[in-house]
Amino acid sequence: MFSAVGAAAACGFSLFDGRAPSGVRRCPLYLLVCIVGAMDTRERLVQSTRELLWERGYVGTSPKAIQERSGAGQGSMYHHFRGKPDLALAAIGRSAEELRDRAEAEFTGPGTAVERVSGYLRRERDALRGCPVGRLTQDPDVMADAELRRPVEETFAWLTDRLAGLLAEARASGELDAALDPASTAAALVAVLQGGYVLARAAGSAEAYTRAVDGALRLLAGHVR
Amino acid sequence: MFSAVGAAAACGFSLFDGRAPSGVRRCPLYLLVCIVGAMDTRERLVQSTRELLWERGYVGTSPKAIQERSGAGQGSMYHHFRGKPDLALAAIGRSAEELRDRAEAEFTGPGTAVERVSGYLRRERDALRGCPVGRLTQDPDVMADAELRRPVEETFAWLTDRLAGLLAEARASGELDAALDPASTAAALVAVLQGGYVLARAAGSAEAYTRAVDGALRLLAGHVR
DNA sequence: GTCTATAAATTGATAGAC
DNA sequence: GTCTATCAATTTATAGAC
Repeated sequence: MFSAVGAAAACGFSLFDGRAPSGVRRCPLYLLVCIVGAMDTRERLVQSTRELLWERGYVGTSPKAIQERSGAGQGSMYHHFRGKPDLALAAIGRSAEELRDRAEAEFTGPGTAVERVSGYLRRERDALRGCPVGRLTQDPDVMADAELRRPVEETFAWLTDRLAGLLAEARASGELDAALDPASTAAALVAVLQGGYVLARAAGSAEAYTRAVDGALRLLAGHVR
Repeated sequence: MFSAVGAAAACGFSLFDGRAPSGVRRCPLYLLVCIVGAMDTRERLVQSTRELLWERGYVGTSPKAIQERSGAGQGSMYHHFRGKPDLALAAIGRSAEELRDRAEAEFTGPGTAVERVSGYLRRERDALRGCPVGRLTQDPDVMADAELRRPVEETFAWLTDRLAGLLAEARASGELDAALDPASTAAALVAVLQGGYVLARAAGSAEAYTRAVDGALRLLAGHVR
Protein backbone atom coordinates (compact mmCIF):
# COMPACT_ATOMS: atom_id res chain seq x y z
CA MET A 1 0.00 0.00 0.00
CA PHE A 2 1.09 3.56 -0.70
CA SER A 3 2.63 5.33 2.26
CA ALA A 4 2.01 9.08 2.26
CA VAL A 5 4.43 9.53 5.14
CA GLY A 6 7.22 7.61 3.42
CA ALA A 7 6.65 9.43 0.19
CA ALA A 8 6.44 12.84 1.88
CA ALA A 9 9.62 12.22 3.83
CA ALA A 10 11.54 11.03 0.80
CA CYS A 11 10.05 13.80 -1.25
CA GLY A 12 10.59 16.66 1.18
CA PHE A 13 14.10 15.44 1.57
CA SER A 14 14.66 15.53 -2.16
CA LEU A 15 13.10 18.93 -2.59
CA PHE A 16 14.76 20.79 0.20
CA ASP A 17 18.13 19.12 0.02
CA GLY A 18 18.24 19.17 -3.75
CA ARG A 19 18.56 15.41 -3.88
CA ALA A 20 17.34 14.11 -7.20
CA PRO A 21 18.82 12.66 -10.35
CA SER A 22 21.07 15.21 -12.01
CA GLY A 23 19.19 17.23 -14.63
CA VAL A 24 15.83 16.10 -13.39
CA ARG A 25 16.06 18.43 -10.44
CA ARG A 26 15.06 21.55 -12.36
CA CYS A 27 12.23 19.87 -14.21
CA PRO A 28 8.80 21.37 -13.33
CA LEU A 29 7.20 17.97 -13.67
CA TYR A 30 9.58 16.55 -11.05
CA LEU A 31 8.60 19.34 -8.63
CA LEU A 32 4.95 18.64 -9.29
CA VAL A 33 5.42 14.93 -8.72
CA CYS A 34 7.13 15.68 -5.41
CA ILE A 35 4.47 18.09 -4.25
CA VAL A 36 1.67 15.70 -5.14
CA GLY A 37 3.58 13.00 -3.27
CA ALA A 38 3.51 10.55 -6.13
CA MET A 39 7.20 9.71 -6.30
CA ASP A 40 7.34 6.19 -7.62
CA THR A 41 8.22 3.21 -5.48
CA ARG A 42 11.66 2.68 -6.97
CA GLU A 43 12.61 6.28 -6.30
CA ARG A 44 11.28 6.16 -2.73
CA LEU A 45 13.36 3.03 -2.13
CA VAL A 46 16.50 4.78 -3.38
CA GLN A 47 15.88 7.91 -1.30
CA SER A 48 15.12 5.93 1.85
CA THR A 49 18.25 3.85 1.36
CA ARG A 50 20.33 7.02 0.96
CA GLU A 51 18.97 8.40 4.22
CA LEU A 52 19.59 5.16 6.09
CA LEU A 53 23.10 4.69 4.69
CA TRP A 54 23.85 8.25 5.82
CA GLU A 55 22.40 7.77 9.28
CA ARG A 56 23.36 4.17 10.07
CA GLY A 57 25.82 2.99 7.41
CA TYR A 58 25.56 -0.13 5.29
CA VAL A 59 25.95 -2.66 8.10
CA GLY A 60 23.37 -0.83 10.21
CA THR A 61 20.78 -0.63 7.44
CA SER A 62 18.39 -3.57 7.07
CA PRO A 63 16.07 -4.25 4.14
CA LYS A 64 13.24 -4.17 6.67
CA ALA A 65 14.15 -0.61 7.72
CA ILE A 66 14.31 0.46 4.07
CA GLN A 67 10.87 -1.02 3.44
CA GLU A 68 9.38 0.70 6.46
CA ARG A 69 10.83 4.12 5.63
CA SER A 70 9.92 3.99 1.96
CA GLY A 71 6.49 2.55 2.55
CA ALA A 72 7.25 -0.24 0.09
CA GLY A 73 6.62 -3.90 0.83
CA GLN A 74 9.03 -6.81 0.74
CA GLY A 75 7.81 -7.84 -2.69
CA SER A 76 8.22 -4.34 -4.15
CA MET A 77 11.76 -4.02 -2.93
CA TYR A 78 12.86 -7.33 -4.40
CA HIS A 79 11.03 -6.57 -7.61
CA HIS A 80 12.95 -3.33 -8.21
CA PHE A 81 16.31 -4.45 -6.80
CA ARG A 82 18.15 -7.74 -6.57
CA GLY A 83 18.89 -7.18 -2.87
CA LYS A 84 20.63 -4.94 -0.38
CA PRO A 85 23.91 -4.49 -2.32
CA ASP A 86 22.01 -3.57 -5.50
CA LEU A 87 19.93 -0.98 -3.67
CA ALA A 88 23.03 0.40 -1.96
CA LEU A 89 24.77 0.78 -5.31
CA ALA A 90 21.91 2.91 -6.64
CA ALA A 91 21.81 4.97 -3.44
CA ILE A 92 25.56 5.52 -3.25
CA GLY A 93 25.75 6.46 -6.93
CA ARG A 94 23.05 9.04 -6.40
CA SER A 95 24.73 10.55 -3.34
CA ALA A 96 28.09 10.72 -5.10
CA GLU A 97 26.51 12.38 -8.12
CA GLU A 98 24.82 14.98 -5.97
CA LEU A 99 27.93 15.80 -3.96
CA ARG A 100 29.77 16.34 -7.21
CA ASP A 101 27.03 18.50 -8.74
CA ARG A 102 26.82 20.73 -5.70
CA ALA A 103 30.60 21.14 -5.48
CA GLU A 104 30.87 21.89 -9.18
CA ALA A 105 28.23 24.62 -8.86
CA GLU A 106 30.38 26.26 -6.17
CA PHE A 107 33.62 25.84 -8.16
CA THR A 108 32.24 27.42 -11.33
CA GLY A 109 30.53 30.26 -9.46
CA PRO A 110 31.67 33.89 -9.25
CA GLY A 111 34.81 35.17 -7.48
CA THR A 112 38.53 34.51 -7.61
CA ALA A 113 39.81 30.93 -7.37
CA VAL A 114 40.68 31.35 -3.69
CA GLU A 115 37.26 32.83 -3.00
CA ARG A 116 35.57 29.85 -4.65
CA VAL A 117 37.68 27.42 -2.60
CA SER A 118 36.83 29.30 0.61
CA GLY A 119 33.20 29.48 -0.42
CA TYR A 120 33.06 25.73 -0.88
CA LEU A 121 34.65 25.08 2.50
CA ARG A 122 32.43 27.59 4.29
CA ARG A 123 29.25 26.46 2.59
CA GLU A 124 26.44 25.65 4.98
CA ARG A 125 26.54 21.99 5.94
CA ASP A 126 24.72 19.89 8.49
CA ALA A 127 27.98 19.00 10.25
CA LEU A 128 26.41 16.66 12.80
CA ARG A 129 25.00 14.45 10.05
CA GLY A 130 28.42 14.08 8.47
CA CYS A 131 29.22 13.46 4.81
CA PRO A 132 26.98 10.94 3.05
CA VAL A 133 29.88 9.76 0.90
CA GLY A 134 32.80 10.05 3.33
CA ARG A 135 30.81 8.06 5.88
CA LEU A 136 30.91 5.02 3.64
CA THR A 137 34.69 4.75 3.93
CA GLN A 138 34.12 3.48 7.48
CA ASP A 139 31.87 0.69 6.27
CA PRO A 140 33.93 -2.50 5.88
CA ASP A 141 31.29 -4.19 3.70
CA VAL A 142 31.20 -1.22 1.31
CA MET A 143 34.99 -1.03 1.06
CA ALA A 144 35.21 -4.79 0.49
CA ASP A 145 32.87 -4.63 -2.51
CA ALA A 146 34.64 -3.19 -5.57
CA GLU A 147 31.38 -2.02 -7.15
CA LEU A 148 30.14 -0.20 -4.05
CA ARG A 149 33.53 1.26 -3.41
CA ARG A 150 34.21 2.72 -6.85
CA PRO A 151 31.85 5.74 -6.59
CA VAL A 152 33.38 6.61 -3.20
CA GLU A 153 36.91 6.44 -4.54
CA GLU A 154 36.04 8.41 -7.67
CA THR A 155 34.23 11.13 -5.74
CA PHE A 156 37.21 11.94 -3.54
CA ALA A 157 39.70 11.68 -6.41
CA TRP A 158 37.57 14.10 -8.43
CA LEU A 159 37.06 16.52 -5.53
CA THR A 160 40.72 16.66 -4.58
CA ASP A 161 41.76 17.09 -8.21
CA ARG A 162 39.22 19.83 -8.80
CA LEU A 163 40.41 21.78 -5.73
CA ALA A 164 44.05 21.28 -6.75
CA GLY A 165 43.16 22.75 -10.15
CA LEU A 166 41.64 25.84 -8.56
CA LEU A 167 44.68 26.27 -6.31
CA ALA A 168 47.01 25.91 -9.32
CA GLU A 169 44.92 28.52 -11.09
CA ALA A 170 45.25 30.86 -8.11
CA ARG A 171 48.99 30.28 -8.05
CA ALA A 172 49.34 30.96 -11.77
CA SER A 173 47.45 34.23 -11.48
CA GLY A 174 49.68 35.32 -8.61
CA GLU A 175 46.77 35.17 -6.16
CA LEU A 176 48.52 32.45 -4.16
CA ASP A 177 52.12 31.96 -3.00
CA ALA A 178 54.11 30.27 -5.82
CA ALA A 179 55.77 27.93 -3.30
CA LEU A 180 52.47 26.30 -2.28
CA ASP A 181 51.87 22.78 -3.60
CA PRO A 182 48.34 22.55 -5.08
CA ALA A 183 47.95 18.76 -4.75
CA SER A 184 48.89 18.35 -1.09
CA THR A 185 47.10 21.57 -0.13
CA ALA A 186 43.92 20.32 -1.80
CA ALA A 187 44.24 17.00 0.04
CA ALA A 188 44.62 18.86 3.34
CA LEU A 189 41.51 20.96 2.66
CA VAL A 190 39.34 17.95 1.78
CA ALA A 191 40.69 16.20 4.88
CA VAL A 192 39.73 19.18 7.05
CA LEU A 193 36.14 18.90 5.81
CA GLN A 194 35.95 15.17 6.47
CA GLY A 195 37.77 15.46 9.79
CA GLY A 196 35.61 18.43 10.73
CA TYR A 197 32.59 16.14 10.63
CA VAL A 198 34.35 13.74 12.99
CA LEU A 199 35.11 16.56 15.44
CA ALA A 200 31.56 17.89 15.25
CA ARG A 201 30.04 14.49 15.98
CA ALA A 202 32.54 13.84 18.77
CA ALA A 203 31.77 17.19 20.39
CA GLY A 204 28.06 16.94 19.69
CA SER A 205 28.24 20.41 18.20
CA ALA A 206 28.51 21.79 14.67
CA GLU A 207 30.80 24.51 16.04
CA ALA A 208 33.75 22.10 16.11
CA TYR A 209 33.37 21.70 12.35
CA THR A 210 33.30 25.45 11.76
CA ARG A 211 36.37 25.93 13.92
CA ALA A 212 38.42 23.40 11.95
CA VAL A 213 37.45 24.96 8.62
CA ASP A 214 38.22 28.36 10.04
CA GLY A 215 41.66 27.23 11.16
CA ALA A 216 42.43 25.79 7.73
CA LEU A 217 41.35 28.95 5.91
CA ARG A 218 43.46 31.12 8.23
CA LEU A 219 46.45 28.91 7.50
CA LEU A 220 45.74 29.27 3.80
CA ALA A 221 45.27 33.04 4.13
CA GLY A 222 48.93 33.33 5.14
CA HIS A 223 49.83 32.20 1.63
CA VAL A 224 47.54 34.63 -0.20
CA ARG A 225 49.29 37.67 -1.65
CA MET B 1 38.39 -24.05 26.50
CA PHE B 2 41.53 -21.99 26.21
CA SER B 3 42.27 -20.76 22.68
CA ALA B 4 45.98 -20.37 21.90
CA VAL B 5 45.16 -18.64 18.63
CA GLY B 6 42.87 -16.10 20.25
CA ALA B 7 45.33 -15.46 23.01
CA ALA B 8 48.30 -15.18 20.66
CA ALA B 9 46.43 -12.80 18.36
CA ALA B 10 45.25 -10.59 21.19
CA CYS B 11 48.63 -10.78 22.82
CA GLY B 12 50.78 -10.15 19.74
CA PHE B 13 48.50 -7.27 18.99
CA SER B 14 48.98 -5.80 22.43
CA LEU B 15 52.70 -6.26 22.40
CA PHE B 16 53.49 -4.86 19.01
CA ASP B 17 50.93 -2.14 18.98
CA GLY B 18 51.58 -1.15 22.55
CA ARG B 19 47.98 -1.88 23.53
CA ALA B 20 47.75 -2.60 27.19
CA PRO B 21 46.48 -0.88 30.29
CA SER B 22 48.47 2.28 30.91
CA GLY B 23 51.43 1.66 33.16
CA VAL B 24 51.14 -2.11 32.87
CA ARG B 25 52.74 -2.00 29.43
CA ARG B 26 56.31 -1.69 30.68
CA CYS B 27 55.90 -4.34 33.38
CA PRO B 28 58.14 -7.38 32.78
CA LEU B 29 55.46 -9.66 34.19
CA TYR B 30 52.99 -8.38 31.60
CA LEU B 31 55.47 -9.16 28.81
CA LEU B 32 56.01 -12.64 30.23
CA VAL B 33 52.30 -13.26 30.46
CA CYS B 34 51.91 -12.20 26.83
CA ILE B 35 54.76 -14.38 25.59
CA VAL B 36 53.47 -17.37 27.48
CA GLY B 37 50.07 -16.68 25.96
CA ALA B 38 48.28 -16.71 29.26
CA MET B 39 46.39 -13.45 28.98
CA ASP B 40 43.26 -13.94 31.01
CA THR B 41 39.85 -14.34 29.45
CA ARG B 42 38.57 -10.96 30.47
CA GLU B 43 41.55 -9.25 28.88
CA ARG B 44 41.26 -11.28 25.69
CA LEU B 45 37.60 -10.29 25.47
CA VAL B 46 38.48 -6.60 25.78
CA GLN B 47 41.28 -6.81 23.19
CA SER B 48 39.13 -8.73 20.72
CA THR B 49 36.32 -6.22 21.14
CA ARG B 50 38.76 -3.37 20.50
CA GLU B 51 39.93 -4.97 17.28
CA LEU B 52 36.40 -5.65 16.08
CA LEU B 53 35.12 -2.17 16.96
CA TRP B 54 38.05 -0.79 15.00
CA GLU B 55 37.48 -3.02 11.98
CA ARG B 56 33.69 -3.22 11.84
CA GLY B 57 32.28 -0.66 14.25
CA TYR B 58 29.76 -1.24 17.03
CA VAL B 59 26.81 -2.14 14.81
CA GLY B 60 28.97 -4.55 12.80
CA THR B 61 30.38 -6.32 15.86
CA SER B 62 28.38 -9.26 17.24
CA PRO B 63 28.92 -10.99 20.59
CA LYS B 64 29.42 -14.18 18.58
CA ALA B 65 32.33 -12.62 16.64
CA ILE B 66 33.88 -11.41 19.90
CA GLN B 67 33.63 -14.89 21.39
CA GLU B 68 35.19 -16.50 18.34
CA ARG B 69 38.10 -14.07 18.16
CA SER B 70 38.85 -14.14 21.87
CA GLY B 71 38.42 -17.90 22.15
CA ALA B 72 35.98 -17.35 25.00
CA GLY B 73 32.63 -19.08 25.18
CA GLN B 74 29.17 -17.58 25.56
CA GLY B 75 29.13 -18.24 29.28
CA SER B 76 32.53 -16.63 29.85
CA MET B 77 31.57 -13.49 28.05
CA TYR B 78 28.37 -13.00 30.00
CA HIS B 79 30.16 -13.84 33.21
CA HIS B 80 32.71 -11.03 32.77
CA PHE B 81 30.42 -8.47 31.12
CA ARG B 82 26.73 -7.68 31.30
CA GLY B 83 26.45 -7.63 27.49
CA LYS B 84 27.64 -5.93 24.34
CA PRO B 85 27.38 -2.31 25.59
CA ASP B 86 29.31 -3.17 28.75
CA LEU B 87 32.09 -4.84 26.74
CA ALA B 88 32.18 -1.92 24.30
CA LEU B 89 32.53 0.52 27.17
CA ALA B 90 35.62 -1.31 28.45
CA ALA B 91 37.08 -1.55 24.94
CA ILE B 92 36.44 2.08 24.03
CA GLY B 93 37.86 3.29 27.33
CA ARG B 94 41.02 1.31 26.70
CA SER B 95 41.43 2.64 23.15
CA ALA B 96 40.87 6.22 24.27
CA GLU B 97 43.39 5.80 27.05
CA GLU B 98 46.00 4.43 24.69
CA LEU B 99 45.51 7.15 22.09
CA ARG B 100 45.99 9.72 24.81
CA ASP B 101 49.08 8.03 26.25
CA ARG B 102 50.76 7.77 22.88
CA ALA B 103 49.98 11.37 21.98
CA GLU B 104 51.19 12.64 25.35
CA ALA B 105 54.50 10.79 24.86
CA GLU B 106 54.97 12.67 21.58
CA PHE B 107 53.93 16.02 23.06
CA THR B 108 56.33 15.83 25.99
CA GLY B 109 59.23 14.55 23.87
CA PRO B 110 62.26 16.52 22.68
CA GLY B 111 62.25 19.43 20.23
CA THR B 112 60.54 22.78 19.87
CA ALA B 113 56.77 23.00 20.22
CA VAL B 114 56.30 23.14 16.44
CA GLU B 115 58.60 20.15 16.00
CA ARG B 116 56.57 18.13 18.49
CA VAL B 117 53.31 19.04 16.72
CA SER B 118 54.83 18.06 13.35
CA GLY B 119 56.24 14.89 14.88
CA TYR B 120 52.82 13.89 16.16
CA LEU B 121 51.21 14.49 12.78
CA ARG B 122 53.91 12.67 10.86
CA ARG B 123 54.10 9.75 13.26
CA GLU B 124 53.78 6.38 11.58
CA ARG B 125 50.18 5.29 11.43
CA ASP B 126 48.33 2.50 9.71
CA ALA B 127 46.24 4.95 7.71
CA LEU B 128 44.08 2.32 6.02
CA ARG B 129 42.86 1.01 9.36
CA GLY B 130 41.78 4.47 10.43
CA CYS B 131 41.52 5.86 13.95
CA PRO B 132 40.09 3.47 16.56
CA VAL B 133 38.47 6.37 18.42
CA GLY B 134 37.49 8.66 15.52
CA ARG B 135 35.79 5.72 13.84
CA LEU B 136 33.28 5.50 16.65
CA THR B 137 31.84 8.92 15.81
CA GLN B 138 30.25 7.27 12.75
CA ASP B 139 28.50 4.70 14.89
CA PRO B 140 24.94 5.87 15.61
CA ASP B 141 24.48 3.42 18.50
CA VAL B 142 27.68 4.64 20.18
CA MET B 143 26.77 8.30 19.77
CA ALA B 144 23.25 7.63 21.09
CA ASP B 145 24.59 6.13 24.32
CA ALA B 146 25.91 8.83 26.66
CA GLU B 147 28.22 6.42 28.46
CA LEU B 148 29.82 5.06 25.28
CA ARG B 149 30.07 8.50 23.80
CA ARG B 150 31.80 10.26 26.69
CA PRO B 151 35.30 8.78 26.16
CA VAL B 152 35.13 9.71 22.48
CA GLU B 153 34.11 13.28 23.22
CA GLU B 154 36.72 13.65 25.96
CA THR B 155 39.52 12.24 23.80
CA PHE B 156 39.04 14.78 21.03
CA ALA B 157 38.51 17.65 23.44
CA TRP B 158 41.74 16.73 25.21
CA LEU B 159 43.72 16.25 21.97
CA THR B 160 42.60 19.53 20.44
CA ASP B 161 43.27 21.40 23.67
CA ARG B 162 46.69 19.87 24.05
CA LEU B 163 47.70 20.82 20.49
CA ALA B 164 46.31 24.33 20.99
CA GLY B 165 48.50 24.62 24.09
CA LEU B 166 51.60 23.65 22.14
CA LEU B 167 50.75 26.13 19.39
CA ALA B 168 50.19 28.87 21.98
CA GLU B 169 53.56 27.99 23.47
CA ALA B 170 55.18 28.26 20.03
CA ARG B 171 53.51 31.60 19.49
CA ALA B 172 54.64 32.92 22.86
CA SER B 173 58.24 31.93 22.17
CA GLY B 174 58.14 33.70 18.82
CA GLU B 175 58.47 30.40 16.97
CA LEU B 176 55.07 30.90 15.36
CA ASP B 177 53.36 33.91 13.79
CA ALA B 178 51.62 35.95 16.53
CA ALA B 179 48.53 36.34 14.35
CA LEU B 180 47.80 32.62 14.25
CA ASP B 181 44.88 31.40 16.37
CA PRO B 182 45.95 28.35 18.43
CA ALA B 183 42.45 26.91 18.99
CA SER B 184 41.22 26.91 15.40
CA THR B 185 44.62 25.85 14.07
CA ALA B 186 44.66 22.90 16.46
CA ALA B 187 41.14 21.94 15.37
CA ALA B 188 42.25 22.07 11.73
CA LEU B 189 45.26 19.83 12.42
CA VAL B 190 43.21 17.19 14.27
CA ALA B 191 40.66 17.33 11.45
CA VAL B 192 43.40 16.75 8.87
CA LEU B 193 44.40 13.57 10.71
CA GLN B 194 40.85 12.27 10.90
CA GLY B 195 40.04 13.34 7.35
CA GLY B 196 43.33 11.87 6.15
CA TYR B 197 42.09 8.46 7.24
CA VAL B 198 38.93 8.98 5.19
CA LEU B 199 40.96 9.91 2.10
CA ALA B 200 43.30 6.94 2.56
CA ARG B 201 40.43 4.48 2.83
CA ALA B 202 38.61 6.07 -0.12
CA ALA B 203 41.74 5.86 -2.27
CA GLY B 204 42.73 2.46 -0.93
CA SER B 205 46.18 3.86 -0.29
CA ALA B 206 47.98 5.25 2.75
CA GLU B 207 49.63 7.79 0.49
CA ALA B 208 46.48 9.92 0.46
CA TYR B 209 46.81 10.28 4.23
CA THR B 210 50.47 11.32 4.00
CA ARG B 211 49.64 13.87 1.31
CA ALA B 212 46.98 15.54 3.43
CA VAL B 213 49.28 15.76 6.47
CA ASP B 214 52.03 17.08 4.25
CA GLY B 215 49.75 19.77 2.85
CA ALA B 216 48.72 20.85 6.34
CA LEU B 217 52.30 21.07 7.57
CA ARG B 218 53.34 23.12 4.54
CA LEU B 219 50.49 25.52 5.23
CA LEU B 220 51.64 25.74 8.85
CA ALA B 221 55.28 26.21 7.78
CA GLY B 222 54.31 29.50 6.14
CA HIS B 223 53.53 30.82 9.63
CA VAL B 224 56.79 29.68 11.24
CA ARG B 225 59.36 32.42 11.69
C1' DG C 1 34.53 -19.43 35.74
C1' DT C 2 33.22 -22.06 31.89
C1' DC C 3 30.07 -24.91 29.33
C1' DT C 4 25.68 -26.26 26.79
C1' DA C 5 20.76 -25.66 25.92
C1' DT C 6 17.24 -22.81 24.75
C1' DA C 7 14.76 -18.84 22.82
C1' DA C 8 12.57 -14.57 21.05
C1' DA C 9 13.61 -11.27 17.58
C1' DT C 10 15.80 -9.82 13.45
C1' DT C 11 18.18 -10.43 8.96
C1' DG C 12 18.15 -11.13 4.14
C1' DA C 13 16.06 -13.49 1.14
C1' DT C 14 12.74 -16.85 -1.94
C1' DA C 15 8.05 -18.53 -3.53
C1' DG C 16 3.98 -17.94 -5.19
C1' DA C 17 -0.80 -15.78 -4.91
C1' DC C 18 -3.20 -11.71 -6.68
C1' DG D 1 4.08 -4.57 -9.56
C1' DT D 2 2.69 -5.54 -5.00
C1' DC D 3 1.38 -8.65 -1.32
C1' DT D 4 1.79 -12.49 2.19
C1' DA D 5 3.94 -16.74 3.66
C1' DT D 6 7.86 -19.09 4.63
C1' DC D 7 12.73 -19.99 5.84
C1' DA D 8 17.61 -20.67 7.28
C1' DA D 9 20.88 -18.12 9.68
C1' DT D 10 22.26 -14.74 12.99
C1' DT D 11 21.72 -11.73 16.99
C1' DT D 12 21.62 -11.03 21.83
C1' DA D 13 20.78 -12.76 25.28
C1' DT D 14 19.00 -16.17 29.79
C1' DA D 15 19.13 -20.57 32.51
C1' DG D 16 21.20 -23.88 34.65
C1' DA D 17 24.55 -27.88 34.75
C1' DC D 18 29.40 -28.72 35.91
